[in-house]
Amino acid sequence: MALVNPTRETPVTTADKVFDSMLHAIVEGKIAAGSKISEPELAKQYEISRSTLREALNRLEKCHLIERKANVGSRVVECTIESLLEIYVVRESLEGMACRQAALNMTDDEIVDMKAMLDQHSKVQALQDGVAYYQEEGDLDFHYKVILGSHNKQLINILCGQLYHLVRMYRFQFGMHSPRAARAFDEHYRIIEAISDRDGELAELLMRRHIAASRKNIEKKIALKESESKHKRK
Amino acid sequence: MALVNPTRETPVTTADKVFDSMLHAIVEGKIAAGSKISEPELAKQYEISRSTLREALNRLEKCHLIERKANVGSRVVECTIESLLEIYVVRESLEGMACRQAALNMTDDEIVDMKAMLDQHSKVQALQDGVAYYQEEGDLDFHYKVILGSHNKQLINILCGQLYHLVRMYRFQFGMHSPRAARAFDEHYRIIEAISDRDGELAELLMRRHIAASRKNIEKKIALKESESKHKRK
DNA sequence: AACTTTAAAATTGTCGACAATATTGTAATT
DNA sequence: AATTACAATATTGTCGACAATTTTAAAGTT
Repeated sequence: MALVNPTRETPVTTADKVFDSMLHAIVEGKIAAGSKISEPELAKQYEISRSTLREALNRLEKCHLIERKANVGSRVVECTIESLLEIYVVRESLEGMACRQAALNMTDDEIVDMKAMLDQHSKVQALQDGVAYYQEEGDLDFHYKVILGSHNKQLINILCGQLYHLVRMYRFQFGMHSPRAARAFDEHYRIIEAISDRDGELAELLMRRHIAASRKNIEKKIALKESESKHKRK
Repeated sequence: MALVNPTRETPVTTADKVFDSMLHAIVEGKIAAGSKISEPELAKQYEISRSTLREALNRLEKCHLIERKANVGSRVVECTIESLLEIYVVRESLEGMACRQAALNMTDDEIVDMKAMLDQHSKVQALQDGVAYYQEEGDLDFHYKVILGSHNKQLINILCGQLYHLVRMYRFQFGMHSPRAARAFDEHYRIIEAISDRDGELAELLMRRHIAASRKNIEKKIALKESESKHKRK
């Protein structure tokens, strides 16, 4: 049961609930990427006032899921390849550091917990090989646990509170079910080992490579798609 | 003439202006760190409605300068040593990567511009040695230029749009006029050299060391202050 | 005197209406 | 026919008022 956002508490205010709802809708593309957001329209749709909607929009903006221009309005961000690669650069940097900090700061209990999670992932993977969805969720679980393990509030906030919503959005929109499940699993294992050894330097290095590999995998896919579409055009 | 925020355009709406005003007030401690923010009071003070104030508060929250709890209200963030060190960890990671990207992506013009800036800093430093203020502003200028040089919107946004407001706040509140002006200047020079050589790996390494040195310098100061206060208590 | 319970006050969340700005569509001009 | 000027429309920004919640104060109980 993968958590969507391990940092946020349960929503109390109606703006909270609308935010949650819109977050899902945007991530899953039900509100299309790049589309304009009409405040009157959405307010009617959710049966709330514009004030409350705007409050929700402000939180979506904090996650970089929408962009706002003064006196013009809000748009859902576009999912461009350039932006995706930019996000991966940031992830490589920040999660690398988070992993180093996790090696220094994680409690023994947290490490035990993370190992248990990996064991379960291996079982799921053995049972339902090829079912990418679970692997994807498992991948997020793993990364969340490492980030939280850094015990660095700034890191946690930027990664879990902001960047990972975008990551999930891209996964949905581009339908990126990683074909490198087995390899990713192995990489996760080694990272946990480094953390368990309290080897911060190695942990950071491995995490950076792990994410860089993922990025290169995407770049390859993009290149493939591009050559395909060129073929068609002929 | 140091820019406070090189990413934001001129404020158009009144909420923009109030945001700018409060940003300065919080950074400079005129609105005390850790203090509660009363919406009715501040709205009266700025002669605006609560809606407009709340819009401004939302932007301050985006910069992590205030924190909000549902049905309770907003507080200015506290300036704790732990949090400061956390920020430095994030900076080390992100600015290191920004520097690597700058080495790859900066235009030749941008590099020329950055070298010119450094030359000017050296003159200012030679003329008014010991005047820390200019050095501090120059330091920010340098870091901003590198970050912008990464040409990575995500990096720029997180660093210039969020983290650097906090950095400036800490500098004000703790009165951290770095006594390592000369050394910092030399480090800046070498970083620019690496960028100029398009050596991303070295550029990242040097920037990380530069920030780590700054962090260690702070840690040393803290330790000093602590031992002093212990002395007093005796 | 310390601790609950309850009522009053204050604060935040939400609403609908109006003002300021941007967008769209139409008519006039070249 | 294309372009500009202007009016009409729609959208966002701002306001003040009310509802929901929390905080404070007071009264009562042990």
